[in-house]
Amino acid sequence: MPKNAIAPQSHWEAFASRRRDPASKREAVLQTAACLFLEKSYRRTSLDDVARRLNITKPALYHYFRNKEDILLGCYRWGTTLIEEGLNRIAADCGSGLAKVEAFIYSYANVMTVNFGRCVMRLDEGDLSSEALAEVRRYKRKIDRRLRSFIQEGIEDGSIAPCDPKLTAFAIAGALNWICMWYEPEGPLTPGEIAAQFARTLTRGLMRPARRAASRRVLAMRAAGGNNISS
Amino acid sequence: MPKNAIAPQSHWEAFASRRRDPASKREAVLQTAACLFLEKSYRRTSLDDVARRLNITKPALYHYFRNKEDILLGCYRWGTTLIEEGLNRIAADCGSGLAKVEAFIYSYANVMTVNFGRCVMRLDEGDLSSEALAEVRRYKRKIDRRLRSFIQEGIEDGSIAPCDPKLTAFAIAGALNWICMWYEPEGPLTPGEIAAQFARTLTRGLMRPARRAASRRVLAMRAAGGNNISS
Amino acid sequence: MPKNAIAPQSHWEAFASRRRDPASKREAVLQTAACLFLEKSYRRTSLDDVARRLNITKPALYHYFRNKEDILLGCYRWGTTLIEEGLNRIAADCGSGLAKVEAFIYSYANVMTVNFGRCVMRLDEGDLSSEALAEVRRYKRKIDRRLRSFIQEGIEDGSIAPCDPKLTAFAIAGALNWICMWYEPEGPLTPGEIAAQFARTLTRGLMRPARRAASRRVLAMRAAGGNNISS
Amino acid sequence: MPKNAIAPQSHWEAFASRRRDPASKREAVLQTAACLFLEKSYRRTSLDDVARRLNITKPALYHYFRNKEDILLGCYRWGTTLIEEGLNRIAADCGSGLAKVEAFIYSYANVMTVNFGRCVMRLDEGDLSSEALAEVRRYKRKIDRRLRSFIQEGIEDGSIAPCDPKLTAFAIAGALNWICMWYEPEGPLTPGEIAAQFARTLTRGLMRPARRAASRRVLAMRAAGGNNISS
DNA sequence: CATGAATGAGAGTTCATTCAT
DNA sequence: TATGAATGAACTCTCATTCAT
Repeated sequence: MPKNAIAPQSHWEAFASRRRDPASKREAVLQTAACLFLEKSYRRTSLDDVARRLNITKPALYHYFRNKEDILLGCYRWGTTLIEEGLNRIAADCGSGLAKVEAFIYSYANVMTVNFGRCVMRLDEGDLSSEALAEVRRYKRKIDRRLRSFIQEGIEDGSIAPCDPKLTAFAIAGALNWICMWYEPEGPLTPGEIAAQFARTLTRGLMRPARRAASRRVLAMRAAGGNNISS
Repeated sequence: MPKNAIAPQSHWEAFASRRRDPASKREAVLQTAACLFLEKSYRRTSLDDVARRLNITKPALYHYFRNKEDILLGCYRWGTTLIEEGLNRIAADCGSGLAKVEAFIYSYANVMTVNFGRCVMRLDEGDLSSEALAEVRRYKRKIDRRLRSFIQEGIEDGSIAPCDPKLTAFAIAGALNWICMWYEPEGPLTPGEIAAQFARTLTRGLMRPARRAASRRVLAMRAAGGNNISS
Repeated sequence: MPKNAIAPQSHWEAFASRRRDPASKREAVLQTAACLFLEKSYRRTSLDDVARRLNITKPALYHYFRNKEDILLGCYRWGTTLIEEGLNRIAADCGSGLAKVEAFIYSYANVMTVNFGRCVMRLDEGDLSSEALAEVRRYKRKIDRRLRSFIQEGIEDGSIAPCDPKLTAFAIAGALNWICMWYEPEGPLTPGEIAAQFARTLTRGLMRPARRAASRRVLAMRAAGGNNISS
Repeated sequence: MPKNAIAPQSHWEAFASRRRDPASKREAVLQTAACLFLEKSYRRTSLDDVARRLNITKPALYHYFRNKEDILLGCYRWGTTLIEEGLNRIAADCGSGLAKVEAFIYSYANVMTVNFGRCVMRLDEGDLSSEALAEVRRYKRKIDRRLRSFIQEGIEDGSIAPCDPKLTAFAIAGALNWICMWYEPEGPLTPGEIAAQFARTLTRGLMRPARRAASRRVLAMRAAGGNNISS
């Protein structure tokens, strides 16, 4: 998994030499495209923009991607992979339902500060072809179902106060997804701070009064261990 | 997080007769445009699309709006006005900080289910010219500041547990803004239900343990009074 | 049915005024396009070429046709209509099988000297979409079946010597179709001469020895009557 | 007049081993290109298509041919050579004018079922540069003149009924050339059958009444001898 | 020799905007 | 007032051809 180039750093070095790992060139294209898509939106980003920033010509892009949408889809896939990796770690981390929700929030919030992660939730799905759209929707639904199941689990094991899992999941996911709208790499808040604060704030509303103390431990653990999502 | 069908209501009746006040025609254009912008995004919506749905010709639109962006800006302004009306009601409704936050959530959630309200948070700001963008940003910042001030007020009057007002506001606003992404007019959840549930869920995380009972009263009050925002 | 502009005469007068019969503009586009398609082939003819010759700009073409292929299809349809009109006249002209074949040759040869008719047999079918291709193929098969049925009829009524209708039809159709490859409007041979000669030459090989005299009458009749196919 | 499937034989074996005479590689390229040109037309066939089918890379083609047109010209030349070989055999075969015409038809029809032969008459001359075009035209005119001279000879020696040699040649050549449009290698008709039938049908219209019997002998001779043109 | 990479030129198409009626 | 027609600019994508290794 790649570095998360959040700032519009240039990736054109990957194209400096002809003989160079094609995979790294593909990645350079995706990183650059993700930046531009977030800056100006997919539609306003022309392939010339992408090529110019990489110091190559437009048709060269067609060596690595079938068409513009293929680049977009590449960004989506990279982002959903990041999210999924987080989810898999959490599934293994067998704690209470509340602990899982908290871990989910922490992990997901982190991804929402990585360019590829931001693409998943911020770019307009309408720019995807129907097949690609189906694929992306499948991913998103999966994530949603996981969160709901964590909440359900928490209600059942008593770590979470009774509530409507669907709407609660919407609220949590909304708060998290919106991070990709306001987060700025150069801003004062680090991804870690955001993740930690969101984990605390959003879980507070879920706990049963008696269990509040328990969550503190989870947070402490998280802050100590290097649960860094941006591999 | 599914695609949301915008109410396919037709506004072309406003153009059926020649003698009709221009204001209602302007509104008809905006309503139709808002629908289309939400369905297909601003960029993918051509003026031909708008004109066709209104049963008029494209240049006719230029009688009511200077250009395409002017239509977009009209949608934004209508939406921000809706939000602001809610805010003004709340400012007058002098309760505790927590009560104001709760009222804010209720009001705002409702607006996020109205097309014009959804436009404000869902459409891509990048499609606005720099001046229009500045105007919209001013509005959004104002809303954000209000929410933060309500939270601050709650912390000071003791109705809200100590927290970082900025990040807390981000979390609440995010959960609310995201409504406009998943809400479907034809779906099972009514705006009122969503608003009430979100008000309850999101405020639970804010309260000081001892004060929980207080919030119940606010919700009851709200359910009784017809604080209906939808234009 | 239009004049058959064989020479590359200019049709731009149709676009001289904005307010002008759209149908005539459509026709002007088709006439011009047919000329260019025959001159340079469909692929080498750019829409700019067509527009330039009509003294309009490229996007203006999109007012009258959905896309480039639509223009091509328009040419095909016009041509097949010309052919079909001839066929219908012959069906009504109830003579012997041989007489029908002869009339077919005469009529068809004439069409092969008209631009739209030439398009049908000379342009590359591979440039059509699969649907359009199916439509054109349907037409061509129909023509082929008609010719074979005329031959069969002639064999049965004794006016044509026994032969394989399929291969004979191929030979006749081939000789006729090839006209569109070598015919030049400015050349020494007039469409009428070509048609008459081909009718005579190609039917000679079909007749039963005893019946030769009969065909002379048909030819005489044809030469006298104004069975002119070009509009 | 259906689409005709070109024998999908693969010629890439010629490139399987490095040690292979360049001539056979050149031929492999031409065979493959001819197939593709007939399938999809010259313009729609990219050099990538050719290279892919030969299991080599695109620039490798430039070792054997100067450019794309050079490949096209190679196909034309191969085809015209095939035709010419037939003509030379006939010139030596000193029979009556009618016999020569018949032999011409038989030989030419056969060539029209071979890919290279089909290329000559089916591909778009407009894709040739002016020099190459001149060369190809020279060949074609030569063929046409030969046919006309055979007819003239026949008229003079009394084996052919008086007619206009030019138009008669056009009719015969057209019927033959069109074979390359409808012939299918996998179809029910073999090249030999087609050639024989066309020779019979087309000469019937030329003969003087008294001489019909003579032609039978020519055909019988042809059927016996292996005058097979297909390389 | 052979190849992956890169390019320049050009095509079709869309669309906001403006003219002319 | 309102409209059909027209345009210019922009964008995606293709492909023959040539480098550089």
